[in-house]
Amino acid sequence: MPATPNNYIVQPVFKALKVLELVAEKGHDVSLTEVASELKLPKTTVFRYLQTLTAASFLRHDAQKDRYGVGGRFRSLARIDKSLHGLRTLAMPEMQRLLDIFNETINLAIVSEGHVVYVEMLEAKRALRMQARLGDRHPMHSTSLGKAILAFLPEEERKAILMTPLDFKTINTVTDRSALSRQLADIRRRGYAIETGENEDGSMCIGVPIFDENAYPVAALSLSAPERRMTTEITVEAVAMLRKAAGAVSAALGYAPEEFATASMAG
Amino acid sequence: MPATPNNYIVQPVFKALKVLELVAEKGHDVSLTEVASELKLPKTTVFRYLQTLTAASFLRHDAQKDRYGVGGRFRSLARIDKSLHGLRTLAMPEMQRLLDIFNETINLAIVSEGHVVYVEMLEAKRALRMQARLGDRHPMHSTSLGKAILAFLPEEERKAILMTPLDFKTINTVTDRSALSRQLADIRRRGYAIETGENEDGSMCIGVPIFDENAYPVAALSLSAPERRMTTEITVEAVAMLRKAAGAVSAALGYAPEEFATASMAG
DNA sequence: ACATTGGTTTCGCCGGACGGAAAAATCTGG
DNA sequence: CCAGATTTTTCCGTCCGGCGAAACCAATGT
Repeated sequence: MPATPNNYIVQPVFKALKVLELVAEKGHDVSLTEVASELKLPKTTVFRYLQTLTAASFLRHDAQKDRYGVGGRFRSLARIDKSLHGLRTLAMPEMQRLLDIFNETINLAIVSEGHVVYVEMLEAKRALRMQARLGDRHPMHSTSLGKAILAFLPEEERKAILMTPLDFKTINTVTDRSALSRQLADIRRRGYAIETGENEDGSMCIGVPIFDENAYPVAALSLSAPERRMTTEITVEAVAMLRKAAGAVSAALGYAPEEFATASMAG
Repeated sequence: MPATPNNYIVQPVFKALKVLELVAEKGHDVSLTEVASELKLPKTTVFRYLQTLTAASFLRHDAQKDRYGVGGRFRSLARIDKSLHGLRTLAMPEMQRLLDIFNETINLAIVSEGHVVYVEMLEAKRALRMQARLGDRHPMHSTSLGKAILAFLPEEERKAILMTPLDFKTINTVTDRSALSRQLADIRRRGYAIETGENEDGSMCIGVPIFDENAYPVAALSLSAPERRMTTEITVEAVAMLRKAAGAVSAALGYAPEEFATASMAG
């Protein structure tokens, strides 16, 4: 039956996914027998799958009516994926353009649990071993990416992150809270973050935030290059271009800078 | 080990879900070894899960770089769930209100593969065995729900559905294409659909469409009751209330009736 | 009270999932 | 362009845990 005669299919997994599909596709909560009969699988089996899927919160069990519906974990994963997917899709062309102009490494990162994680990265041909790899988690206070985001986080969250220990990455890393706070105020005013050798010696980084429709800094773009290549002139140019790119992405995400008192659609 | 000592967990499924979670949570595509080491599972096992998840299109395998990312099926399920979840959440209070007023069965349905499927249903206490059950699929041409949607579908899609055979449900079912077309034109003009005994003898139904932000009729609300209880007076009242309710849901979905030439955010 | 439907539990069997190891493919850097 | 390292894929014997029939239980309606 499988079009691709793949020998590495694990049946329990495959069948359980069918169950998940069915539940998600039906609009309403479904019962054990409903699933079993529709999928032509023994009740016992389906029962176990439903239990397992529920245990993993991919499904939710309505004890009241003894029905199963889509669960929180599934929704949360979907949400994560959607925002990331959208972000990447929007940012990629801008990043490509930046790469074309400067021929330096361009990074895209998001926040996750108080760290920045690199989500996309376009490397310059001539790149001399840039610091980060895709998926890496770096501290927020030692990267321009992180600082760009940190500066625009709501008071609450920023404070919370500043509470955590500020470790050294290099001798230049700013670990003094008040110094960092002052830097962040600067960044907020200017709209971009610059970091030189704080995360890695000899490397310099310019970071700018990307905002979503709630003016929340969901991500950041950065250009990173060896210090020696970054003349003042190039730096100024890069800042301008980065801000333009990030602005475009933000706009596409629905960010409206001058917005206030959002008359929302919430009942 | 499991906090909930559930004996009905099937390990392969559970572990495979962990794999899926991991892939979805990481922003970028991941490699086999990455997953294996992170989850502390043998590579062979993870390999099989990845294969299985990919076969079900929950993941996508980038043959180029030999990495795995979130797949189309997952995204499509997420999309379905999200719209349904949102729709239901918005519609439920309105439906409840309608039930309180009329004490007749209130239905919410969406389109799926040329049929209407009942997504939510509030039954009157005094209900005398209403026709449909949650999750049922009914033909579009024999229900007010279906007709309300059909009337506002884009030309293309409407034609397509009218092409399919129009079966009888009762002696009153309209199966003549041109007659149906005329009815639909009426519905379009008036903004609601009425059906009497076309889907089930002795039962009458009023249906109104719900639109999303693209002015697409994604769903419909209906009130259905025994014919004899629906006096002209009550009918008029019901139409008004239904339209109001559907209007509120549509608005919450972002439907802006007078919109044209949407100056979008697309770059 | 009985019948019917839907959910949970038991239990023994045996298939297929498992994972170590080896083979193949792919990626390094010299 | 070739050797070494790393990652992916294949193979295979073991055995465990998934399977499903059937029994059991709970709820509902006749």
